[in-house]
Amino acid sequence: MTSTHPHERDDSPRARVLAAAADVFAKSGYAGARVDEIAAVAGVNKAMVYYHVGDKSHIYALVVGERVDRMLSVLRDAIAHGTNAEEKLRTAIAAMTASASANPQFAPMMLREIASGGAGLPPEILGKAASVFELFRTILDEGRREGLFRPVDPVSTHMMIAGVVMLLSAGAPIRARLRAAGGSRRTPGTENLADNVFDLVIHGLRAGTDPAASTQSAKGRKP
Amino acid sequence: MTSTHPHERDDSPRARVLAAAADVFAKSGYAGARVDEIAAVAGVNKAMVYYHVGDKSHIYALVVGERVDRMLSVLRDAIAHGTNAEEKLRTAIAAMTASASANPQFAPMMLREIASGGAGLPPEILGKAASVFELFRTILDEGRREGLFRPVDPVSTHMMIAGVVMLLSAGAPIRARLRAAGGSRRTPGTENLADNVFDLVIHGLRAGTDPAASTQSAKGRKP
DNA sequence: GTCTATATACCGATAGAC
DNA sequence: GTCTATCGGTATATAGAC
Repeated sequence: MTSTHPHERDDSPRARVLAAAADVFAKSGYAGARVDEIAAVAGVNKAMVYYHVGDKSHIYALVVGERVDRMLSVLRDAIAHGTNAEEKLRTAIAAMTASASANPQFAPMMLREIASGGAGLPPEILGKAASVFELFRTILDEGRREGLFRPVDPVSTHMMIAGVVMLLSAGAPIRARLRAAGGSRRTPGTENLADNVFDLVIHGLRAGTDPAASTQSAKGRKP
Repeated sequence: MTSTHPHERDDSPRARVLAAAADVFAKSGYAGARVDEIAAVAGVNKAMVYYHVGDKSHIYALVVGERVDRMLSVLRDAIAHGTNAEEKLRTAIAAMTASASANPQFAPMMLREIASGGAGLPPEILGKAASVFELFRTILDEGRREGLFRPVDPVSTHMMIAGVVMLLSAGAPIRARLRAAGGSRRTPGTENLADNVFDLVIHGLRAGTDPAASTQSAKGRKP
């Protein structure tokens, strides 16, 4: 809140602490995170952590809230640029994947929060998570009205999309370990990740079981 | 290892500690779990925890390993009863859903492990997680050979299935909190959960058998 | 604003009586 | 096998000098 100019990169102690805290919380969770480590990663004295930001739980609420806000605005933005439900879903999945990739702390933190049942999370942040679900439900309803989508369970659908995005993002290191241990099978080709996910999801949603593919797969697969 | 008869219900101190530990680790994670709480939930003295089972990390490895084994055997069992790939996938998803529902500790523990990158997890257990992935890849390959499934990215597909199963299981309490806070929207109908998931997944996988559909539905752009 | 030193509390693990 | 009491280590948070 004490920023001089919004357009210049913020490397104030406060910002450095928050950035470091996001890394440490993502890696170790709230209970596993050490304030000493946050201070060390931020390159500031531990007392400065308390002076510039606050105690551990306060830092955590700030960091988590910021990431949820970021994902929410990215999602709203993506949905605004879409002519129909399918297009909105495509841009939404692409935006989620890009945002999760650009903010590797998001998925681990969310997965841990889900595992904890959201205990110790401010109700305000819970509400934002709920509005993410509402966004998806709106797209599904719209696609159904447009005749593009089959009627599906919105909860399962949302969990499927959120699940694959977060597991692909957060699961990258564990897959790397498995590849290293298992003798390096092959590269899972996570480059066009959003396309793969959208391809699966849209085929699951489309009304009337489409023959030809959606965006990229199914090259000339014709009898 | 000191069981008298395998068919009688085990309520030995050791078994009670392991059951309690699963609950506490699922709720709070490894770092957040307290040995005192495990002892209290198990109804035994804290010293008995160490005497009958071992220290915290040993308990954790036992509990996690047991749940992974359970899921793996349930999956193998389900796949054995299936005539083709689609049938195997259907029974596999049903078995995963049922197992996750019967063992509510599984999903939270796995989500946390993924968030941690599997750090502090015995390589043996990592290998079992890898063989779960291999099971799914085998089904997908088989379905492709049978002409039932489209060619899809096995990693994304597996993450999608595992994601929706675990998020629906672990996310139950957080959804309940959101319902309570949001004025109780509606019941998400999680009764026939496995059917909903399989319905979405199989529509995403099925090879295009029906050439009649709304053609221009996909991307609004054209060369 | 920044650092050192420390208060305070908690937690994992064990010693030792019974 | 079971319990009490406690040791040793570590974590959060702050007081106080500069």
